[in-house]
This record gives sequence, C-alpha cells and structure tokens, in this order.
Amino acid sequence: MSDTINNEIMQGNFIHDFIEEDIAEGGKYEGKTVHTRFPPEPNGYLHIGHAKAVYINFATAEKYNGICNLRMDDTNPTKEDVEYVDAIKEDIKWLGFDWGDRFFYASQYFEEMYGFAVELIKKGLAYVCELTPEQMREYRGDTQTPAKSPFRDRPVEESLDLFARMRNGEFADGSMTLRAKIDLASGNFNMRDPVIYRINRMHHHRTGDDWCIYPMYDFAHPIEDALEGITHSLCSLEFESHRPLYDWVIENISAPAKPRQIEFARLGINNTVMSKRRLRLLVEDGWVNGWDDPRMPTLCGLRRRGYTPKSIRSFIDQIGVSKVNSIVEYSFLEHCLRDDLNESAARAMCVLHPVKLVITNYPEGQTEEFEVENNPNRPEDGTRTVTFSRECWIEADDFMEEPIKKYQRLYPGNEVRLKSTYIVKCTGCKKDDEGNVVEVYAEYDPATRGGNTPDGRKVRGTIHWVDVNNCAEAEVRLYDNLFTVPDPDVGDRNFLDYINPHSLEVLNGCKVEKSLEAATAPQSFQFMRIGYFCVDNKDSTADHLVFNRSVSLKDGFKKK
RNA sequence: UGGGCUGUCGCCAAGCGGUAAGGCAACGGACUUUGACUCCGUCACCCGUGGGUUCGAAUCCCGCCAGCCCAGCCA
Repeated sequence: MSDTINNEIMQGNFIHDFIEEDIAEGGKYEGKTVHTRFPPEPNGYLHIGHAKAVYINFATAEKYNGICNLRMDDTNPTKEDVEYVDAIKEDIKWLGFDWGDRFFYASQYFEEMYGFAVELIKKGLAYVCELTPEQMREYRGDTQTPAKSPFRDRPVEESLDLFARMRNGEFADGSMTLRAKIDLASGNFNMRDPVIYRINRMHHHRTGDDWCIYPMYDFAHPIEDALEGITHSLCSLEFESHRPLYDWVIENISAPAKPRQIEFARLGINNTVMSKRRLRLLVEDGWVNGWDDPRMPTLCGLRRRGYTPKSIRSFIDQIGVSKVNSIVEYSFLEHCLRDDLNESAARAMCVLHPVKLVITNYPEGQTEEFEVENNPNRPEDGTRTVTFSRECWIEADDFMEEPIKKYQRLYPGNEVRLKSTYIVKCTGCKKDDEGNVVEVYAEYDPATRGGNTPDGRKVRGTIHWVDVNNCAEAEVRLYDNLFTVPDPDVGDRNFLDYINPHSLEVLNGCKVEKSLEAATAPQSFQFMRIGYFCVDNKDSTADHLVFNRSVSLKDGFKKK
C-alpha cells in the first residue's frame, strides 16, 4: 500500500467492532490475517460511490495489517467488457490503492464452482429444475404463500446427469436451471430454492465459449471469497438479505474458509446521479461526452474536473461508515478538495472576464519582472516570474463605477493592490455607446513595489491580473451543469436535474499567465465554484491553478 | 402485507445505563498581498414516537410511526 495512505487514519466504525470481535474470539478467526476484497462487475466505470467500497475494503485490511484483493465479478458476460476491467484497474490505482499481485476474476473459478454445485447435488441440496422463467415467477408464491417447486424431489442421479448435460450444451438457453434446495416457505425470498446456475450461451470476455452455464452471484460470490481466503467480505446494504444464502453456501460446500459478510450503507450525494444504469444512459445517449466527462461523478470524470485522489479518500474517510441510508451534501466533497488543494496546489493567476486596466502614470514601453510565490503555504515550492507593464487584464467585476456597500476593490478614488506588484488608485473608466465599461484607469504608486505599503497605510482589496503584453489566451469550458434528462422508465419525469449542483455560465476565453501557455494550450480549464481551476489535460497529473476568490460578484460577493 | 435493516442538529456522524464528541453547511467577529485561507464565537435542555424498568435511559424492554432492501434464470 502506498505511503500516502498509511499516513491517513481511518475513522473507527462498526465494521472494526465486528472484526475486533472476530479477532478476540480466536476460535473462529484462528489468527488469520484480515483479508478483504473489492469485487466490481466490469460493466461500467467506477464512480465516487464505488470509491467508498474500494476505500472501506482496502483501508480496513490495511488497518489490521491485512491485505485486499481486486476481483472482477464476471459471472454475467452479457453486460461485461474488457474495456471496463482496464478502466477499473486504472481508477483504483489512481485512488492510491494497490492490490499487489492479487488480481483475480470470478471466472477463473468456474471449474471449482461447478464442482461445488455437483457436491450440493450429491448431498441432496440442489436439483435441476425445468420451470420456465415465467413459471418460476408464478410458483414463487408471496408473503403469505410458500413457493412451489415441482422438480425439487428429482432423484440425485437424475439431477447429476442433467446438470452434466446442461454443461455439455444439450439444452436450450433458459430451459433448465440448477436450484439450491433450501426452504420454499421462507419469509426471505432469496431462500426459496434460489437458482444457482442458468443456461445462457453468451460469449465471455475471458472464457470465451467454454461455458454455456454460468453461476449466479449468490452462489458464486461466497465461493470466490472462500477460495481466496477472504476473512471479511464487506459489501453494501442491499446484500443484507442475501447473507443467509451466503452463509448457507459456505456451510454446505466443503469451503476452504469461512468468510464473514458485513454490510454497510452505500454512498449517496445530493444532486448527483449515482446509478450505473443512468450514468450509462448519459454516455450512450450523448448527454455527456463520455465516461470521463468532467460533469460525471465517475472517478475519471472527477479526475478531469480536478479532484485529487487524496481529496476523495479524505472525503470517504470523513463521511464515516454506518448502516443508515444517507445522502451526503456535495459541499462536503468540495470542502475535502479545497482542503487538499489549499495545501498542495500551485497557484497561478487567471482572469476569466477580462477588462483592460491602464496604469496611466506608468511609462509606456516599460516592463518589469516580479517573483511570485507558487504556494503561500509552501515557500519550498518556489516562485515564478511574471511581467508587468502599463496595461493588464483584470476581472470585470473587480471594478464598479458606483460601488455597493462594503465593496473594497476598484472604484474611482479607491486604492487596491495588484497582487505582488503595486498599489494602484482608480481614476475612472471608459465606456462604450451602450454604457459597458471597456477600460479602467488607475495610477500606480512606485513606492509600493512588491505590493508593500512602506508608509503603513491599509489597502483592503487585492486583485489578480495578467500582463496584456505577456499573457496567453486559454479556452474556458465552463459547463452549464444544470440540464434535464428524461428517464425512459419513469414516463415524463426526469431522473436528473443536475449532474452536479453547480451551474455556470459558459465563457469564450480567458487570460492566463504566460508561463501557463504550454500547459494549457490545447486544453481547457475546468471551473470549480470554490475558486480553483485545474488544467484539463486528461491525465492524472492535472495542474491546479488557484484563483483564490469566488469568481463573480453575483456568485461570490454578498450584498449587504 | 412475509422476511431483513434503519431512525441522534439543515447534511454526515460519535455515543454501547451516568446525564448529547467531531466534521460539513449556516451565522457573527478578528486577521489577511485576492471578500480565499487561518483564527475565535454561536448553532440538539435533547436523541422518530408512546409507555415501562431504573436512583438515573439516546443507550435496556414493549407497543406504535416513518423510511430503505428482498419476491431477476442481474450483481
């Protein structure tokens, strides 16, 4: 596991209590090392919700000096694809977790699973059933009525023969199943003789056409866990009512280990779509530009949007683990990002809504250089050189001809600091025929070089700027995140009003420091309301530009 | 309705019989070379609800209410 994770402390939770119980009870645990697993089905990209499961499984193992496996749960080839397994591995690596050499596929255990199924049949605990799916549904019964299963007393030899022939491909898809013989009257429907094998001639991305029968999750999962020596199988709440079946399988096959399943609540974030099905719809119907579209809550999308792995880990750790269905506010995720970026990100100046500021008493043709710290929190990150001359771009809303109450930036007669350079005093502005401010005028005070005030006078406002003669233009892609997608399953209702909660206006361009030109040239900026930008360079080492203030008056400044 | 699970501040979440941690958000204020950051302060006489046990209950017991999950040959 990487060093960065080791330094983070996982908050205590109820899962730890269970594990410590097991360790204390020695007998059942037998001094084994805690062994967990993250078992995604490779049928889509990982999103922030998965990050919780990844984190819980990896961090819990680490907490107890154990290990965590990565396993592709590929028992239903219809929806699965290698494209996803590669992406999943990449995203988990990016998050900062390391499964070492313990990367597995459920499909590599198909032969063993088949063997365990035969074992169950021989024990009289499983039988071949010839009900059609429709009949199966009819016969399932309801809360009042037990299920019916006409093939349940089929002789062992006959089931054995039929099951072997199922494997050999002698029967049509869907014509037969293998069912566990448990309890037709159980209040838990998962125990009403669940199907554990189905016939389906689907091409598997790994095993090709070797198999025409595939095990069901409820049968396969406990076996995968047992075979890998998993001690604690940490999964989400919806599997809670499957636990009796999980335990039943472990009890009734000659399992090499007795893993324990513990469930926790999955992550919900307000105003965010977290269902894989819906995310897939957004991608396939072209509402977004792909799984890694910065508006997506996928890990690769968040990555492009500027989220750091550390901020996501910290988020998951801080929201805690419980069994309460909860919806965390998006603002908390942002807090975690700000927290990390504020500490680690290199700053740079960037003007989004440019308007020209002319320093009327600054000599024409003169240019000065200034050293600007890259990160005020970390002097060791060094400085960069920026140039300053008679004209610079400033943020349009850093000037108000008629200031509102408590406004402390540029307005006629007011002094403001151009970050790192000089104190300037606003003298007026020029407007076009429609009354729009096209240029702002100011005079600088040469005695304030570096932004200092030798005479000790207070200057309340400090604004960012870029040199007109030495800046680069970057495309800004500010997404309007507020859009509505109709849900085909819910008639005219919409399943999504936002993909994340911040809607922004779209701009055409912005001015950035020259030094950023190389970094930004073919890319674009992502905007984050909190005032951070990152360069969207589509890789995992996005640079972060800190624009350390809310961007626009209407978003960031409250009128009093 | 049968089975399973959950209900502590706007949002997460500690708490496990001894008299409600913490974080986010919000709101005041200080500080500040970006109105950011940082810092200080405020923010549950109360733990879904009604009873009971107890000297004492968010914590134990009983009833009720609300929400979520299961009834795919998905995972």
